[in-house]
Amino acid sequence: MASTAQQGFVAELTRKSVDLSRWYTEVVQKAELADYWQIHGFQIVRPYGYALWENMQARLDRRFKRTGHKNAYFPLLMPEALLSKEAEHVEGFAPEVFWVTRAGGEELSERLAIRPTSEAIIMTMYAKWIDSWRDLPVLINQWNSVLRNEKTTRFFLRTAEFLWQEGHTAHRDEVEAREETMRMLEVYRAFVEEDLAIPVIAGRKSDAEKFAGAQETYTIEALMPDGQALQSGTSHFFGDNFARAFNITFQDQDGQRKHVHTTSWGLSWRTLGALIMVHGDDSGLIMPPRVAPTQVVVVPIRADDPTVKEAADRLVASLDERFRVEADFSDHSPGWKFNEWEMRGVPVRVEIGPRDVKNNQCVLVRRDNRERQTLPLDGVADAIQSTLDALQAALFERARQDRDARTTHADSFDELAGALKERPGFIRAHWCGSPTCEARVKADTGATIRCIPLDAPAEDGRCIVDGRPSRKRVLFARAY
RNA sequence: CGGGGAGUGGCGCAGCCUGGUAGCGCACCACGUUUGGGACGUGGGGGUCGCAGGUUCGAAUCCUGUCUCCCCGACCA
Repeated sequence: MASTAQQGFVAELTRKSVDLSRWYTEVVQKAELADYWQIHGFQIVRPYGYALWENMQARLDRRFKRTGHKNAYFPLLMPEALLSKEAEHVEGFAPEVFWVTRAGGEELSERLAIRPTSEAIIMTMYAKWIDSWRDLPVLINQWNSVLRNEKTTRFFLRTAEFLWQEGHTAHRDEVEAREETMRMLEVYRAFVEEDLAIPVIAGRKSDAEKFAGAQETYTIEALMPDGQALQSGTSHFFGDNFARAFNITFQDQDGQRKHVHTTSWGLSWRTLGALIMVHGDDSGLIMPPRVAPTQVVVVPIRADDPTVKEAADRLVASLDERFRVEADFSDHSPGWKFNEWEMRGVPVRVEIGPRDVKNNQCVLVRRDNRERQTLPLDGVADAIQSTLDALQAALFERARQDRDARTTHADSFDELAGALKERPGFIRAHWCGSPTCEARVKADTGATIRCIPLDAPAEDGRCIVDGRPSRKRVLFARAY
């Protein structure tokens, strides 16, 4: 019979299938990923959550190295004048900026902005660093945190301070800068799909949705299980907007003084929120093996039996080189440990008890489907590796199927509105390109154009709002 | 910013209407029995009820003010 403790757990961890929002908050807290600071909107990331972010960081950073980018670090504060240089940029960010107005007890003559993003700071330096075409391209990335005042916050998805990386590049001409914009979008797509196992749709943002100061913004959009979209990474082409505002010029081979063309691209720990929602189930998190803080947990049964303890120690030592492995010798009952580590999403559990020691075997359990195999201790590492690989692939496949099942087509405004009610998700529909039509959809349904997908086939149709001609479908959804 | 709700051990809550200085579940500590899907028994530790003021012999409880948080809406790269 279920004990009171069991009933308590089930009651506390409200089922994902019933209420994703509640489930999300509970699992983030119970799995010890994050807490909130007293000041609303500031998040504390606990060691387990931070390890996940570090693994994501390492994976993404490796991809940046392959594309020739180098990491650097720029200041947290900037004088107001800097932020104000690019008109659209400052206007777009104005409501979200935190300001420092006093220092050492005295009022500052010019207040300092805490970076909501670092374009203004980095472009100021690029103006000093760049003189010749030989100085280009400049390919720099920064891992940092930025601050934006947010009225409504949510663990990882929207916090006043958040960790991310922001890449900033400067190029000789438009063609090269455009190539860079698309290259980094593809890096994000590959990272999110291959390492995080989250399927995304890559595309261009409409003018209304693009980054403040950008000529074009590209995005990867993921779909959460509740049918809401989550922007998971953006790559911006600025043309020479920032170069003109910050006076970044170089002398080209032809002797002419020219403005550089710049890009920026960012991906935040928000994707960690996506990972939690997309992969988790009623028992808690499921971590994709490639970024899982702990890939394998060894749970000894009757660790007070010296032979079990010894066998578990040996097993952990043998796995330690190949995997991020943890052993749970805590005083809890086996059942408690099983549930605890499942909630934390550890992809593979290895049980070892008296029975196994006797037979020189162990029991391997896969997190997503709880499939268990009894295996000889020799060669268990290979079995673990193939289970991790299979799980990584299965997570992506399951997420892709779910995403596809929630993606519909709409050929009229009513169909779009109906689909948002009946089966929320991505909705592909025709749009004439006018901001008015876009605004109308947003006002009436809450859905926005998530992107104009790059891979959408040409297809003649009529705008679902005003009936004017359209040549391809765009992606609508409600968004986080 | 508009509407609604809530502040009581670490967490979740009851008590408030009908004032008499605090209780339950989980968690925590000790001992014992347990251990292959969130174990059980016994014994413990921990709060003065968001904050300020008022009424009263006496306030978690009544009154006034204030702060904070949550939900919905608005806003939001």
